[in-house]
Amino acid sequence: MEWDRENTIAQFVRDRRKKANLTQVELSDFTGVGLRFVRELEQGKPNVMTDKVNQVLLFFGHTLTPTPISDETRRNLGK
Amino acid sequence: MEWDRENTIAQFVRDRRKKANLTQVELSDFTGVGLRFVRELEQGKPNVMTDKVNQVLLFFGHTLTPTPISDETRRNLGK
DNA sequence: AATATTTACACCCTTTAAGGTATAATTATA
DNA sequence: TATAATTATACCTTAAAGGGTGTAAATATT
Repeated sequence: MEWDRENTIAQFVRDRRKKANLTQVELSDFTGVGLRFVRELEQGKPNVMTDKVNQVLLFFGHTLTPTPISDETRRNLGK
Repeated sequence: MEWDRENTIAQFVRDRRKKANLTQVELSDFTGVGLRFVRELEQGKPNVMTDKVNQVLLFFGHTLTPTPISDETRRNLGK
């Protein structure tokens, strides 16, 4: 599978991190995941482990949950 | 980390599979993920790979997306 | 434009997820 | 309650994710 910077999770993390005015290094420190992982996540690595993702999302008050595809599509359409 | 049968994803998959009247074996066949994985997923294995999870969720018209914790909590409160 | 900061890429190593299969336990059905 | 079907547990193997670090590219700052 290919990397997709525009995938929902990648976008979400990049966006939130920017809004929080953090560098990847800082996010790595705060969340406890490796710097490499933060980068791979933000660049849309297709296959990542849920607990690592959640470790990051939790920092932003979120978690991974099953969402209807229509919703996700809608979210992406909203750019 | 511990296994948690009550976690959102595990509950979701068990629930949907039951409603669709499928066995784990059938879900495994239809989605293409291993039978072992279906079981681990339904029993709340804490650390799974997103693309495998999505392979299953897609079958039910869903995907993993970052969701506000409040939402997820609310969902769980609703039992 | 020059310098500093941030992000991206490449290497190797260790850990572990996922799959297959075989067996045991649980649940449903006759 | 037997018997069949479904689900759970245990073993091993293979593939790849995640981490550390060093370097290059890109972005921001002065």
